[in-house]
Amino acid sequence: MTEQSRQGAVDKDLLSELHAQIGSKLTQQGHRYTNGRQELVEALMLTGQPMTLPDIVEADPKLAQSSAYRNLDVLVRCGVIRRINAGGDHSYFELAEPLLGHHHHLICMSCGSIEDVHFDSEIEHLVDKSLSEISARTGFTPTTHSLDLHGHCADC
Amino acid sequence: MTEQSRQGAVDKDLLSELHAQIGSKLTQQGHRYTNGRQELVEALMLTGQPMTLPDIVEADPKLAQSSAYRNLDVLVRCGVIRRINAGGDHSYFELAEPLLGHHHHLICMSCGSIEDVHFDSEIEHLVDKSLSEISARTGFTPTTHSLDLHGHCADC
DNA sequence: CTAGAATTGATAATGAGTCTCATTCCTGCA
DNA sequence: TGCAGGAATGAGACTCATTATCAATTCTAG
Repeated sequence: MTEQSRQGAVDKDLLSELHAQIGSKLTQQGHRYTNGRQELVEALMLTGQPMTLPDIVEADPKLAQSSAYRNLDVLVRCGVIRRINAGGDHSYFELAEPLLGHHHHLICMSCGSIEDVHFDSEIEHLVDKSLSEISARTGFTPTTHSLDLHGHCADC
Repeated sequence: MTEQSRQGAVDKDLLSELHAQIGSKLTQQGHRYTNGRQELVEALMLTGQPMTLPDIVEADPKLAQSSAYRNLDVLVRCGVIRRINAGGDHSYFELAEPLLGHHHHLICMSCGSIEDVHFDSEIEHLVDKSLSEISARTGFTPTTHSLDLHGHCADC
């Protein structure tokens, strides 16, 4: 996890396809896909793991902190980025599920790191079914669910 | 949810049994189960739903904010209380699972409220099985998992 | 080219949660 | 019962992640 060179499995084509997708999403909602926003998104795409704001600014030091926070917020509200509250000092950010696929998190209680994991579809299906029942029973309308594991990562 | 009179399903016997249980847990770890701590726990037991610090202080105004935060922290570290990061301004607190049973949360994205729900054991079992596989595969050692629904509550 | 709106970035402000410290309260022991 | 030493308390100061402000800059439609 200290390995800086770790990158998500994104080749150049997928990357620019994502940019295009995000760009039109922003435009639709009356926002511009500016340089700063692209760089923000690109940092997240290249890292391929949830990042805190300090992580992001360190990865791309030309990003101003205040703008980064503001743009993160815009992107979250546009459904491009998802904010994860892991309990540490900082929030984590990652590409939203429409872009990254549905997945879950391994949250290390020692070092605070977060890693993505995918569950097999059988489980997801059962969970969904169960969640539908809950919704019907309680009148709650679910938008999404989060199933995260809290424990200790392999390094800790 | 604005209903102040809502109370968890705890009768007086269960309540003092819980107090005894918690008291010995604290004593074991070299802490005292003082008045302030008992009142803190009692507020959570009576409400029966996750509460923020302002909720708690409002429910029992003789609790000092700084002491409440400090004691909440002690109780969390002793495994009596669990902290929930729902994404709003405040953390939520509730009795820990050994006392309240394993359950999940309905988190309303409009009003920020949190409600407890129990899933059927079939799902829990499958989830556990799946989580074991994940652990084996990734080297992550899970302590617990959180499966929460994000959406809109019946009132919103 | 230009007006109006969106964006930027430096900086100030906000506020949840934590820390400090003098005082008070317990608990074990003589 | 009295006492010493540690634990707990509460008021207030403080930290620091995040947000708000605002003047300057950049886009974009016309």
